Amino acid sequence: MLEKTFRPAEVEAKHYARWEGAKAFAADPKSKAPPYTIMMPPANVTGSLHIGHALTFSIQDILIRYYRMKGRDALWQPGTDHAGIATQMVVERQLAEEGLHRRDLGRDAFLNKVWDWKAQSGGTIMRQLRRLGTSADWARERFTMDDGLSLAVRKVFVDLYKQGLIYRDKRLVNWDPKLHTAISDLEVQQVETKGKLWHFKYPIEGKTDRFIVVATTRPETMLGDSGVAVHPDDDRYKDLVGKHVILPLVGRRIPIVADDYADPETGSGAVKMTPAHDFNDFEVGRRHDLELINIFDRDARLNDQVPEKYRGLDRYAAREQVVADLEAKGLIDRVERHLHKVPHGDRGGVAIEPWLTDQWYVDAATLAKPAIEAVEQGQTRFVPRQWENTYFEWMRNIQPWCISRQIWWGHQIPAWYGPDGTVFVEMGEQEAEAAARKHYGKAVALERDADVLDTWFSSALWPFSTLGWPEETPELARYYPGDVLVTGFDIIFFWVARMMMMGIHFMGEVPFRDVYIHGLVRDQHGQKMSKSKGNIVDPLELIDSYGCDAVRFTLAALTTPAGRDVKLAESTIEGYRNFGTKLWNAARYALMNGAAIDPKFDPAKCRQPVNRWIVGKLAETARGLDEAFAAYRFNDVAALLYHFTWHQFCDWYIEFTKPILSRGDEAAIAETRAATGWVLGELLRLLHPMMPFITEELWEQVGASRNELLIAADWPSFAADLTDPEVEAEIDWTIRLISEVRAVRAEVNVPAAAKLALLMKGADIKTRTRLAAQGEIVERLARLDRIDPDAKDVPKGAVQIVIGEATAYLPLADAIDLDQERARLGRETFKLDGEIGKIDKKLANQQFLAKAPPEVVEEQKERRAELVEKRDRVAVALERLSPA
RNA sequence: GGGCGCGUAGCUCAGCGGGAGAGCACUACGUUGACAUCGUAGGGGUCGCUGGUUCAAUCCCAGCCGCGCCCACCA
Repeated sequence: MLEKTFRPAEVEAKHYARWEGAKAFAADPKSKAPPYTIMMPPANVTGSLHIGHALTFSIQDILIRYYRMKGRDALWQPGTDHAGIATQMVVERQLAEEGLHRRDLGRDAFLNKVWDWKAQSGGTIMRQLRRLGTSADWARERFTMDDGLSLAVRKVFVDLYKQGLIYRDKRLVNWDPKLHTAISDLEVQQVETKGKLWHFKYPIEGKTDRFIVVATTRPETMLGDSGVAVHPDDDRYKDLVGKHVILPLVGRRIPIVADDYADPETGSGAVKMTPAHDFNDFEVGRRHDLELINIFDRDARLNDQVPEKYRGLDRYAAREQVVADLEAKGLIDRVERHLHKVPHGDRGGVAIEPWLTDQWYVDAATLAKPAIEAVEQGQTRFVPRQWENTYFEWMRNIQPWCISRQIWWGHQIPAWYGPDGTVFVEMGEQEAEAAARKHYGKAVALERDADVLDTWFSSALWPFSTLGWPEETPELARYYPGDVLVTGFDIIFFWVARMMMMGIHFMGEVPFRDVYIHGLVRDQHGQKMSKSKGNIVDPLELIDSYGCDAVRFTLAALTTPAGRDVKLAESTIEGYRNFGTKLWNAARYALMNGAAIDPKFDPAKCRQPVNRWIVGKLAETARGLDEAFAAYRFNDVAALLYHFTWHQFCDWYIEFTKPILSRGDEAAIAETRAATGWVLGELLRLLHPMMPFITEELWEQVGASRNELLIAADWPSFAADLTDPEVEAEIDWTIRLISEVRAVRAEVNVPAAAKLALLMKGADIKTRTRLAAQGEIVERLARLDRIDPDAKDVPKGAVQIVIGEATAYLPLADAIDLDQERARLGRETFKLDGEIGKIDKKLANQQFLAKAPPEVVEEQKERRAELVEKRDRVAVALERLSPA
């Protein structure tokens, strides 16, 4: 006997251990079954499970369990990402607590520390993922800095370099003055900042009283100015083009140039040019051959290129000083308050500084071309489709990808420099030495590039590096390309686009067929979750409170086809927890009534109409689920399961079969027990991907097949069409009728059963005719008035009703407010009349009759008839309730 | 500035050319032996606004209003 409620906490760990023990998550490269592959986005090794993970991994687990049950050889490839900057920061923070800096340790010792940290704390998120029920193939877990993956990284780097697709270049980069590294454009966040706009007067050379006004939000950069730009058609400044200004405070003579970049409408129409510290100025400077004057060091303090007074000042201190000095000289025209966006590093949190350095770049534009075509041609498909636009937009405007980082934790760049600076890019030191020997004709000392690669460089290889590339492993042949990649839109650029580029380039084929993009999880008000707002929801706490299944089901149910963000309210989870309880109790009821899985049971051979009906509904639900899964419509999956379980199986089937089980003949009872057991068993299969724990527990309790775990069971497929249209029509119609009858109540003071009988007797002359035509079941229903209102065994407040072989009890309200009831029926009549009127108008419209498809016209006529019938019934009921 | 998306019941959201839907919340009644984590019923919507296409528009098209996100830029 089952407990009265399901206690998730008691069984989740047990079943997870059973699954793992049975190797139920393992893919089998030797299998003959068609593969189904999902590459798990490598989790940040520093991370811990947050609600966004819960969403993305729930979806992936639902998919992988579904396809596994469908008979596919399912591989869910898990792993973690070394998360270069993030991890290094974590370990550096620890060192700082001991009063140390990484430089105190030196590179090797520091890296050892990081590896120690990883060994100790790096597995947190993978452990937490198990609480979610994720059925990844843990034996295949990979880490982006594994030997194998590191080899793949080196090979990709070397190959791309030799193909001319990786190169070294001196350009402006986004420099993080706190982390002391370059970062890519994507790692820069624009932060809205209240600032000021200073208008400076730059004196024109040789014209004592003439100034040109330039505006800036960053006064300190003027120390690095090497020109002023005006628009070529700007009449105000035409005469000044080619002249020079004398840069205040510095005294440098810098040219005034004409360039389209200067917008006459903005500010004064003249712009100061700081080519070494502004991306736009850099381009203008390049066109006009302006001097590049680097005025910052790596901390964004002023260096020796500025007058002595300012040297060593922090950029913000320098700003104040420059403003004060210009003010003193009367060179400030005016100052405005100004709201603008300041670029910040997404990890360091300080304003980034455009800085001129040597870095490694990937020629992304070249790699992007085939990656664009692959999506255009549908080799990879985004779901929902609209994300393809985002992808195209970015890919078509892609900039060189800066891949070098000035940190220690990561894949060190396989480049070695000779004494004269010649670079040798090779797989290893020996190869580099050999290449150098060849180049110089003798052995020379080489120095390895100190930089490491952007973390996303190794992530980009994930779909094939995890499968053993560059070796030609059986896994690589079998599981590449993956079937679907599931991720949030926030990393389309960071990750999806780059996997596409690398996958196509190195494997000659897209890395995945579908990219399923889901939304972000927000709080119930639609606010982004954040520490500062204090609205973070911890998925593990939710699992503790409501059970894993409820959390998973909720997240899936909220995942709509439009890919909207998921607004998560705890009450919703509670509702789906209740759903689990409902299922639990249905199973409990079934067991109490002798339902069991009978291997000899053939659903196609049921004789009882209700049994035939539920079997058909189950098959219909299963078909719907297959469609929903194929389209990634998780909300539909959830709704279909919820509706079938609660509103068909529990509300009607169980109620209809109660009389059979208590009073039917032996054959009917046996069939009903078997049918109930069978439906329950199939239902558990259908629910399993969404709710793995409760279903596995019930599967065990129902004793279905003692040797088989539900996770390894087959997904139901119904060869024969189990839906009997006649039975379906009859029972569906009966349900509708009962619902209506329930709604149309009769007088007070009449015993409950009699009310229904009287109502049926009086109200449905037309209905009765129709009933007669509906066959046995409804015919019996039509004989309701023969049921003895005082029949024994009829529970209080209920009426007995006969459907097929079954007798059911229909609860009816005892006390009814007569006035209220009349008012309700009156409104109902009015509404029905209105609808009928609408259809009449339509049917009188010649153009409608001429142009609408005949079946639509027919439909409208039928609907009219139904409405009229209903209206008549309501009218009779109303009449009966009216005072004589 | 460019792009994407969203405005449907009090809330969260499906639907997307011919009957306005679900869950939650709300109200009333009930509680029978699977289930109070329950049951039955009910109230509640000019489907953002304005035009157009159509025999027919919540659905398609255009414009407007409001909201969100992404990219670029704001000297």
